[in-house]
Amino acid sequence: MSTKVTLKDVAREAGVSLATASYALNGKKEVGEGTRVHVVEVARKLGYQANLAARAMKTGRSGTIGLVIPNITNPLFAKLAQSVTSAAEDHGQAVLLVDTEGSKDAESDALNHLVNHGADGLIWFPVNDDMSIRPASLSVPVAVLDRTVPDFDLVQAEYREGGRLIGQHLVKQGHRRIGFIDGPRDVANSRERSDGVKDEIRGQAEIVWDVEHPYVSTLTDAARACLERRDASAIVCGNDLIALAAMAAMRELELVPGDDVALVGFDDIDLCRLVWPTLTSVRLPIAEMGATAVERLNARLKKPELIVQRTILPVSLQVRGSSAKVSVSSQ
Amino acid sequence: MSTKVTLKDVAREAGVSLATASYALNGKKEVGEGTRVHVVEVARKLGYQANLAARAMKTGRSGTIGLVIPNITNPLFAKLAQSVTSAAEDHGQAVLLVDTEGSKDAESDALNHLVNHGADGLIWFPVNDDMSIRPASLSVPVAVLDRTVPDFDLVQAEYREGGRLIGQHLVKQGHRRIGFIDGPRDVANSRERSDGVKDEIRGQAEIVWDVEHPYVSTLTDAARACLERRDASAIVCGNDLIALAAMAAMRELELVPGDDVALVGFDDIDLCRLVWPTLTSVRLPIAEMGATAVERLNARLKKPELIVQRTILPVSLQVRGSSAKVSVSSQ
DNA sequence: ATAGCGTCCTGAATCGTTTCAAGGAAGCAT
DNA sequence: ATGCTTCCTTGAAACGATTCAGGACGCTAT
Repeated sequence: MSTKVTLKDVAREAGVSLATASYALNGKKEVGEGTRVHVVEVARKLGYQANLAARAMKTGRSGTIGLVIPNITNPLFAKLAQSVTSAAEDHGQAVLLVDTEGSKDAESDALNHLVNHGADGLIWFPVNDDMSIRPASLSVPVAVLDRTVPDFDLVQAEYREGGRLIGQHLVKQGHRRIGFIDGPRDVANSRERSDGVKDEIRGQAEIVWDVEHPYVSTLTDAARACLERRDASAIVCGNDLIALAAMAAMRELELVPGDDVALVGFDDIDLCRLVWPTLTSVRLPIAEMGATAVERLNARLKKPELIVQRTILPVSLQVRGSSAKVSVSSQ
Repeated sequence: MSTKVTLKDVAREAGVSLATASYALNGKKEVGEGTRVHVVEVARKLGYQANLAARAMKTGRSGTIGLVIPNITNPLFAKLAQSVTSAAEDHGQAVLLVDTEGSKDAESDALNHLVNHGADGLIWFPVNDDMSIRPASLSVPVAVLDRTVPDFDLVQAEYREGGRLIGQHLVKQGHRRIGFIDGPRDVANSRERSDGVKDEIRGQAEIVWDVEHPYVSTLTDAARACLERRDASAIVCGNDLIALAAMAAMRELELVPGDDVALVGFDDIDLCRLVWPTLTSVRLPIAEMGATAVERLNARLKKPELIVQRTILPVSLQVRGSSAKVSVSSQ
């Protein structure tokens, strides 16, 4: 394989024309069964590998899709990337990964860059709701995860419902004073999570404080200050990473999560089962979301005129140690 | 941008030939300064984007590198992926990600597939030491992380030294009975980690048990059984994921990690600072490893005849709560 | 025999770049 | 004026595939 063998070599060796060789290898048109197997055999013997670049140029398809996510370091996105790459592989596609590291500029660059780099389609988990970059000009299909963008297929989860499940659970456990460490307010799904909880507890429990927090695992001072008030019997966090950070901070304050204060997260990353106490969370069907996005994209690649679809997948509450004890601080 | 503008359009619009347009945009050759700015201006106005597929076909370079890792879900690899994508971006390259999910077959497929897909080079973190797949036939440069593969550039960390640091630390803390939950023995760096510790404690502490464990975060029964013996004052784990799993298991056995038994991990993933007690670990310069691999690859891309290099990066011990108390069970 | 029809194959154009070899227009010294 | 550089520009040939529009051939039906 030191010197690359081209289709021309195969054709010559097989004693057929370039066209026939191409047809034979792609199983197109009616090429005689005999010649077909012969060409295929020769190709195999010569170790022929089609040059994807040439094919891409002619067909306009590169067999590559782009995946744009805010932060591969977040286990949720890591799992998403895993499911996307694995689903793409089933379609014979490769995945171009871009981690925008939370930057909106990087995101808009990435989208364009990927298209330019030949991606046939994009799977995009936007950083936030700021859609001023409006990639309307993108000439390829895009499946958006999580946030509604006009004209693009959407795959998301029932965030609000997840919030409701949390609210229900906490009320049932007897909690009456609840603190919120919400995710970023400029992210729709983050608002929905929080609103879901608040909807559900309305009139049954009090919101003792409510602070905004980025989706990272080092607690901000504002959030830490809230913890120090020690006036909530349960704390609802915007996602698991925040919950984990809160747990760590509570330990420093000599509060025992799960005993002194209940704590719930969101996303249900694997870590929830590894920490102590184990963390109650809302399971997001993240693997299905990734797989669905790939399917959607490929469906549209095949039939571009398909109408835009929104797929909303179900969530479920995973009750664990961090919120299992009935609160005694109330009633 | 609905209809794509090609170089020909730019040339026509600018009133120059195709060749001149190409030279002007690529800053090659001496093309008149006046024409250059004019062409560039026209290109910008028309929104011209070079067609990468065509360029790739002509130049044999796609501006894409492949990254092959065993499991993107492991925070260590997530961070690696992040540093690789970010370094690649600095070189104007995009990254094709393949997660082999621990499968050796998937790995060998991936390597070939990526080359075939036009990757200019590969960054490869092998699943284990089984090099029977010997991708010698790969026609592109490869930078291997972590494991020695003949003919390929290597980037790794001082695993053995990391092990020694752990051994030193534990002995100094007064531990005399140490248990080992090693990583897979078919992985060289895993053996080195463990051997480093054992070298260091020889004659100063006893190895009370030693069990092999995969790099995952659910503890095997064999490892759990060792924990139940309760005869070690310190436990050395093959990586942080294993250590976290051990922590969880200890909780179930009502052992308090850090108090009853010291615990140390390896890799120093961010989680080490989030759990309670915080986990002592050996910091791997994973981001540097990723960046170095990208540099190495690009250096070789530029000068293919470069001799094969091995870069070994330093590690450091991060002492935290899980091993901070002096052991009382000894002396 | 001839026309008509399949079946199987092929020549040649094409995709959008890069790059070589050569052309033309100055400028300068003779 | 002529010849010689130098500088800039250009036509055209690749790169390696796909695919259209026939061509050759062997049949059957008339």
